[in-house]
This record gives sequence, structure tokens and C-alpha cells, in this order.
Amino acid sequence: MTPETSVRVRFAPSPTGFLHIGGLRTALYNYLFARRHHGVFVLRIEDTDRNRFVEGAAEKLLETLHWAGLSWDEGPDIGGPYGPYVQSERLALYRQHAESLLREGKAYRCFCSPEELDRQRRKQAEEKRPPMYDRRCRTLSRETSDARAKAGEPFTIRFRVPLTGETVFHDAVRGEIRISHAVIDDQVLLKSDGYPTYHLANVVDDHAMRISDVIRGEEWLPSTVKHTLLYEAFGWPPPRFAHLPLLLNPDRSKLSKRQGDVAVEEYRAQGFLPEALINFVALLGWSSPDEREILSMDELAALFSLDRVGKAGAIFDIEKLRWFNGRYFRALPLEERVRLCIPHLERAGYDTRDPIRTARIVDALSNHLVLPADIVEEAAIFFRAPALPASATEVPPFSQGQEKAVLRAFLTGVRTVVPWERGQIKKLLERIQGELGVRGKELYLPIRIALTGKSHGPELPVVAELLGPEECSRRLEPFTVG
RNA sequence: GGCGCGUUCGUCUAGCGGCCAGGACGUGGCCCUCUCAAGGCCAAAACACGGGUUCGAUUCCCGUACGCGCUACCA
Repeated sequence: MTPETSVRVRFAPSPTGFLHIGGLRTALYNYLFARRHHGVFVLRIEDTDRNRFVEGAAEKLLETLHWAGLSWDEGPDIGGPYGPYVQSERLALYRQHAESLLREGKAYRCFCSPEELDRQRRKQAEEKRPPMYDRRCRTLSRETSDARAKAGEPFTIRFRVPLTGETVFHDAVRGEIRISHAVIDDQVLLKSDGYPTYHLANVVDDHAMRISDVIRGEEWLPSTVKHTLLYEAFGWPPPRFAHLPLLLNPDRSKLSKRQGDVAVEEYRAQGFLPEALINFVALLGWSSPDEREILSMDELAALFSLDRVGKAGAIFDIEKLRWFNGRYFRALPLEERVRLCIPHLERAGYDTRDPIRTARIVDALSNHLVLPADIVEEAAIFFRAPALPASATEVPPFSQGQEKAVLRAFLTGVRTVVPWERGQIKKLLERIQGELGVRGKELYLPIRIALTGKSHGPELPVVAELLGPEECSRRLEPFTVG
């Protein structure tokens, strides 16, 4: 038994809507850390804010995490030895701990109303003083406090933060952090509605669930002092901390809506592959020890370590994500690529009833796709004849002026190709080349344009093969009359 | 305002006192090729600034600037 077996980490999202891309990264690092150390990955739902709670969000969160390829050892859906894993089901535990601090004089009741506090803050702002609770209830006598509570006056329970001194803690990413107590507010632990705040619930649960390493976003770095102080007040050993650099918008502000998509669900809906998203997001703030960048979940789990996590925030660059997606898409077996493309083809009204033809089309176009939906535009040439030029006899001009002869030769040749497949079509093209002395662009481009209306596309024999001899003839004919 | 954290090519990053500062995306070029894409090769592109410490700083220390985060009965 090595100490490693005791590694327990958690991802603790709030069910306030969608899964944030930054949340996915945090979840991923926790998951990878657990796997790397043969530890346990816990999923916990932190739904202590009744105002921001969104019905069904928790379920969606779990589903999206699963889609991304993450799984957990303990959580709200599968249970575990330290459940329940939903904070709203653990209210009694938080109250009990808040009250024990109250009894020991490490916390106190605050009877100030939200309006009052707001007024205080505004005044402080005007006077250019740091906005902090003035601690007027901190000195209330126990008798007064008890009496007012008994009388039914609403109150919160605040943490009695030391007025002097400082707290020093170690962060696995940033090293030693020290913060003076003088700048720490007397944090509310239990709200007047009986729900805990993040700080209380988080500390109580991390201890109750035996969490060994807290790996979370950098926005939590400043509050870690409060947490450290709470662990101390409870007489518990604190976990190790690691604060991950933030994910940023292109303008370097914290990644948010307004400036692009931040919802994992949105990327999923757009057709991004989970493997690509995971690979991309893994590299935002962490780097592989060798120079490989294309890494599977298993490879990431084998390689991951906190000491290769960077300190600076990382801009979410959609272009690189797109590149990853293209790579992963192309690496998929054909059947899988077809499966992903078919819904888009059908939505566009294209006939996919011939599975062989559909598969060949997808295969021919795969190098052009970043997202499966891109197939719609690319595949148009196979399902719709190009619009004819103003005059059907008009073919774009070429240097030798032989294009009509080329088209006629090809049209005539179409009937002689047996079987109709790319190799034979290639032979026909070569024959025409020999007969007319026309080659390269002058040979291919007129045919390509007559057939597809475009100057770019997959190899011409492949295009012709997929079109079939009849359709080729039909598309060619208007250009060969006169 | 206070406190904290951060700063290497446009972007993601490697670097842990001595390197022509490396890789990837993107960009440009070349190759392949009927074209496009894919793929291969090549190129341009960075240590925020100022002081120290040191024989020697991208690297260690201090300061400045800039950026970000936190400062809620939100997480």
C-alpha cells in the first residue's frame, strides 16, 4: 500500500445551467489526476444557491460529462460510501457544523439585514474604504444573541476571522501563498435561509468525503485562506490545494458567454468530437512531457501531473480546436464518419438510400471536413446538377480552345467505360489525353467544371465514378451541342 | 480602492543559470497533384520594462507597467 492509494479528488459543479468549458477542464484534470494516482474521483453537486438553481441542470451536467468520456467512482447517480453527493441533501450536516463553531465562539450570529449590509458597502465605497462587513454583530453578547434568535429574528452565522496575523498555505501550482487576516471578511457560513455558503459546505464536504487534493480554478485562490482557517477551526487537516489557471476570452478576460460559446453542450451540438475537445482542453494549462500533442484519454491519464500545469491564463483558441477535430474525424473508421454525416445529408434533402454510394461520398470528402455538418456544402455536387452558364454552349475559356473537343470526347467515352469505376475512368482520361494531345488542366478543368460547376473538388475520376455514367452524360450534354 | 495571481512567437506552450530560445495551431512558400483538401518539407514570428545577484540571466531577487481574479446571505 503506497500513500497514493489514498488520493481522492472531486469535481463539484453548481447546477446553474450548462457545463462550462472551464468546468470541463477542471473536471478533466481531477479525473486524470485520480487515474494517474489510482485514486478516486468524486462528483458532487453544489446546489446551495436556491436563486440560481436550474431544474434539470444537474442531470444534464452528468450526461455531458459522460459524453466527454469522463466517469466517476462516487456521485449522485451511483452513490458511494460518503453520500449523499448533493449538498441540498446534506443541510443538517452543515447546520450542525455551523452550530458547533457557534458554540465554541469561533462563529457568531449576525442579525444585519441584506439591505443594511448593502448600505454599509455603498458608504464604504463612497469613502473609498475597502468594502468589508463592519463586524458590528461580532461583539454581541451571547445572551443578546440567544435572545434575539429566540425571538425569531433572522440571522446568518458568520465566521470569526482572526483580526491579526496571516495564513500561509501551499499551492501545488503556485507555491507558497500568504495572505494577511486583516483583509479577510467575517465570512457568512450559514445563510438566513438555513443553507450553507460555498465556503462552509465545501470545507465540510471535502473533509467528510476524505478529499485529499482540491484541484479547482484560480478564482478560488483568494478564498483558500478562509478555507484553511475553517479547517483549523474544525481541527481538521486541510487537503492539498492546486489552483488551475483561468481559461480566457480572446481579449484575455475570464472566459464567458458573449464572446463565443462556453457551453460544452454547444460544441457537442456543433458536432465537435469528445476526443478532440478533451485533447484540446487538456492542453490548455498543461503540457505533455514529450512533444506529442495528439493524446487519447488513456495517454493523458498516464502522463498527467500537476507540476506540468502552467500558471498563466490560456486563451481558448477555436482554430486549434477545429484542427484537432479535423484530425480526429479523419482518423475515425469510415462507418463512423458516415454515421456522423448522414443526419446532415438527410436534413439537406440529399438521397442517402444507397449506403455504398453514401459511404463513398463521405470517404471522398472526409479530407475537406472539420465538422460533420460541413459535408452538406461539400456534397452538393453529387446531388444537384450545377447551374448552367448563361449560354449552355459556353464553357470557361482555356488557352488552347479545345475544351469542347475534350468534353465531346469524354461524353463519347463515357459509354465505353466498363466497369464504371475510377480506374477505368482514369484510363479514359488518359486515352483522351493521347488522342487530343491535351493534358493537365486543359483536360481536367473543362470536365470538372461541366460536371460540378466548380474548379475545385475531389479527384475527377472519383467525382465521375460517384456521379455515374448517366448523370455524367446528362451534365455534359448541354456543353457539347452546337 | 484593497488583497492576490500572472507576463516566452498572433494563439497554446517547452525551458527549471551557459540553448542558433524548441514544438503545435494559424500564416507564407515549396513538394505531391487536373484543382481543392489532406499529407510532407521549409520559412517568418517571442523571452513586457528597469534595476540588481552572478563570470554569465528567459531562468534567481526587487521595483515598474500591463493583464486577470477575488473583495456577496453566488459559486
